[in-house]
Amino acid sequence: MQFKAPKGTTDILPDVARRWQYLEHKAIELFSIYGYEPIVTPMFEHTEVFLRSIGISTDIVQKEMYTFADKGGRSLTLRPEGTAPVIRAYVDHNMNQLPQPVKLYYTGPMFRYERPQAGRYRQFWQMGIEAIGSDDPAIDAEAILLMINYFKSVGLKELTLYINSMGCDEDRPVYIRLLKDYAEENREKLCRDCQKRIDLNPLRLFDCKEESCQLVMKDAPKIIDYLDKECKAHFNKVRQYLDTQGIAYIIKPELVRGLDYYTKTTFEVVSPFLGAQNAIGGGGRYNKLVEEFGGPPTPGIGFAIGTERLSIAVEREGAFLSIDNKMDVFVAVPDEAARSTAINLLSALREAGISSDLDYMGRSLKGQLKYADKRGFKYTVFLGSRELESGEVVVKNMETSEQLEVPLKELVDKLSEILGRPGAVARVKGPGTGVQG
RNA sequence: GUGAUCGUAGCUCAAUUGGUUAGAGCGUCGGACUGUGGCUCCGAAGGCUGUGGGUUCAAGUCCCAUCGGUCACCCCA
Repeated sequence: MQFKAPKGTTDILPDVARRWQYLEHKAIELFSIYGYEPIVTPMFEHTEVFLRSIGISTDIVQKEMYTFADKGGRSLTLRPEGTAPVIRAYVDHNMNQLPQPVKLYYTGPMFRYERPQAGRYRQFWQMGIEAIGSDDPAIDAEAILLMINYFKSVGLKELTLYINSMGCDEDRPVYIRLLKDYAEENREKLCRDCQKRIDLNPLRLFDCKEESCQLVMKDAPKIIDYLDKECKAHFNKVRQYLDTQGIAYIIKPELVRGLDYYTKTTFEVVSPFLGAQNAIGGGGRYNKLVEEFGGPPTPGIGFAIGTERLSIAVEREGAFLSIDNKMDVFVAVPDEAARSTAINLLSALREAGISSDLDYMGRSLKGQLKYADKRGFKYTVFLGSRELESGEVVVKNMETSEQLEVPLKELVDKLSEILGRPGAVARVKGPGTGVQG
């Protein structure tokens, strides 16, 4: 083995890739039902895009970005998250001219230079939505509801939803001052790290695991209590909508998302089936972000779901059991004479939407059967010189070993019937219908 | 960026106090009388023991470095 995938990256092999596809299909389906449309943005952006939006002092910008210079001397950065690029595109394409709100979803890889850990990779996948243009608390609730409903739809049951409000430009500075003052008064009771946090990022003081720090912070002022009238009303509305919808949540005043652009509502969903990195989805409102990119004052809200973390959580809850990946028909060819007929048959089967394959390894008939067994085909069709002569082929049910003879001419129709598939003609649809059989 | 722990065939693991051609199970491939799988039996392929130094008569086994995995911290999906 000469090469391995770079540190913190991994190959997604078929078994897992299949589950990811399933999760993505379900997400796209539900996002669409909620009115979201797909958008695909570049995997890298001008570094400035992330500096501006995520915030200079955040960990992401400070130590986690994959930044490089291209041959033209531009500073580019592999996207560490999905919101900033989408907002950049919103402004870039004057989407404020579209009917508001603009609701978009994306899926794809993100990149962060960190030490790998359970549930954390340098290249990781997210599925996210952004609703841009509305400050209605109902859309905050809708976003949260969508995330929760999605998790439920893929079989997750044990979830905890945390919500918080980060306030806005009006009330946050006032609160931060109060918090700093409080921390300053208790400086000597805090650990070394926390003493540094007082100036760097006082909101993080709440995260410390040190018992002494937690004791101090227990009585610290909480942002929730210092929201201004408007933010408070907004937050209460969100809660009210969630209550009405029967969504359980825990208000977590210390929930501070590590990106500077959040305002008002923030939220996060954690699963007990993961390790230390237990957040499978998180998001919040960002009412200043569009302006930051040079657009008109425009509110927005969104969330992102971590695909691999979700996949692990779903697997541990045993919800992947029903994915059927069996092939339909194996065409066994006893002798070379029938091979070209078999290849034609294969084409016909595939055109009819019947998944099928044959042997390309020069195996004996017995070997072909073994292969068909291991790959898990539902049926095996025998097509040799004997069948060529009689015009009847043998169809074997690989589970029950039952065999029946079917005229070669009727085989495709017969198999479609047995497999419960619509006929070849019925399944052919015009382009662009987006309908899957 | 910090810490802990690990690194032998595709996978899971063996290899007496350092001592001759590094083993097993599973998997892969082939075979067990001529056109049929799942069980059983037989056989084959597949490892410069992560890499590079060092100690020693001798290293998979000891030491150092490096790379990588795993887990945790920081922080996040």
